[in-house]
Amino acid sequence: MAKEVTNRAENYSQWYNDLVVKADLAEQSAVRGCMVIKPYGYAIWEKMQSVLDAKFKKSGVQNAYFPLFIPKSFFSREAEHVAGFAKECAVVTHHRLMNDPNGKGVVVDPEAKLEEELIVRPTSETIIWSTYKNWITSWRDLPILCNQWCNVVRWEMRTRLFLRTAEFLWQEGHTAHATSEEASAKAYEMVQVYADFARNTMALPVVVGHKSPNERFAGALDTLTIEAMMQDGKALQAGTSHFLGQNFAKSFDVQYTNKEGKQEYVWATSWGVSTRLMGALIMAHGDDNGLVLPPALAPIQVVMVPIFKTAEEHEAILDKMYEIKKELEAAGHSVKVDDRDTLRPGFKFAEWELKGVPVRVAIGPRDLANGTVELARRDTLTKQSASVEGLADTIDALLQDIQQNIYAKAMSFRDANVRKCDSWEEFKTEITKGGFLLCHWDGTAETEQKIKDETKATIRCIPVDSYVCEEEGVDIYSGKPSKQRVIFAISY
RNA sequence: CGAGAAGUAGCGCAGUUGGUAGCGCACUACGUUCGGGACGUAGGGGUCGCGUGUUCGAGUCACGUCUUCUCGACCA
Repeated sequence: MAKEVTNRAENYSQWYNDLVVKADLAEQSAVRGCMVIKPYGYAIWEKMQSVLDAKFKKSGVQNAYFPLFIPKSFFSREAEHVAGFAKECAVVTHHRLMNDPNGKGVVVDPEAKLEEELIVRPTSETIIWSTYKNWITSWRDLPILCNQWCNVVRWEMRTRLFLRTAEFLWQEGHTAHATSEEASAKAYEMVQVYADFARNTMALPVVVGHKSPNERFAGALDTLTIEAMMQDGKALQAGTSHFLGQNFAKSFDVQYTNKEGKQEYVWATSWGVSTRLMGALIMAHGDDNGLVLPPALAPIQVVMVPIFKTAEEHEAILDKMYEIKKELEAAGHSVKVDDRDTLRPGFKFAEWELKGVPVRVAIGPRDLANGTVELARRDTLTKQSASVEGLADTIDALLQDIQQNIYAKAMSFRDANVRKCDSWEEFKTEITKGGFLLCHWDGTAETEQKIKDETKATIRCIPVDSYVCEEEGVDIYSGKPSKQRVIFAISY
């Protein structure tokens, strides 16, 4: 991969400035650390939502919606949870403004102070569990499988467009179960849903694994993650699924009567992915010419650019294009005919490449005469001539091929940047080169913390489905015995 | 909040020892072009982040202040 791309991925503002991200996908809002998602970018998010929603429904999950504001008292019930989020919350203290008695503008009305402050949700466990309490009395009420699509606010000290914005969009699933086994299985099932989505829809190779205790979600007994590798070799946590045990049930006193008539606390999971996935998409697949979108998520899968000199030619070519468009749309593809007569073809080519449109169809007078089109693919930037005859099938196959090729490309990049490391000295230099390092770890938080302090590297996960390496060894830092290798990396 | 850097046209930038506010892209009009980001001609667009000071005179100097970016601490 070109060095420039690496630098762009590393220095996000470069992407933001040079590429479609700033020009067309999003622009920074006046609010610190928030983002505006423009229509083209939002269309990608909507596509993600619809694919994920279908998968959730298959898992029996239904959508619901819970309030934005959480009373402070709710939030403080789960001790670990509050410790994890307290430092990054937006707090509502008043409910009214008034004209400034001393002059211009408005001020907060001191009379309108709230009895109890409201927290703008950084995540909804607390308000959802206080609600679930009223929904659950018997084993017959379980499981409860809800998901909500919403925004959350985390007052991060430092923000990064798409990857860590103060406000972001996400989905959060919250489930309640009768048994530990069932909840644990659900957490695993949902991380697999995410992995499947990342791999097959986003064309993003991810490693599924367990987080180390240090990296776990606040209040969880186990956190499962999908970890991706960006083009600069840094790791990105793309989604998580938590087994929460009975922590929240106990904090919010959610008990049910089991078949034997005994009271028991329910078992919980929560899981989420956010608009960070759009950052992953950009940083995993983009190149010097802009975005590269997998066909499964591209708002426009095929763009058609006419090449013409005269108005007559333009009209004739456009007629042909609309005809082809109809055919392609019938085959289920989203198609855009770029009929602007004020721009030259070369300009349009560059513009659609910037936006990551997977397939471009160009038709000029010569093609019109020959019954051919020029097909260009975004992932490889190659062009080929194709017959108008059977074009829908050709493009269908091409889109599938592009989807697979983007995935294969990202996969081979990742494989090329995963390596084993067995010496601490080597580790310290290797980790700065990026990529995943498979190393032995003694399983203690102390060692993990020391490695983080010295190198900034964290345990991304203890892998369960790729790079699994269960073998005897010694911890790379402490020298204590270890039974398996874990993935270390510098992360976003 | 600590350490650096930067704020000048929509975007990217130049502006020398203080002396009439500039360039490229974009924008508007007309013409020639059109198979990989066209060219010519003519235009429009500015409280130089904000404030105070020094000076005959400040984009430029001093002090203050705000904002943004990068790097830490925090985190999806």
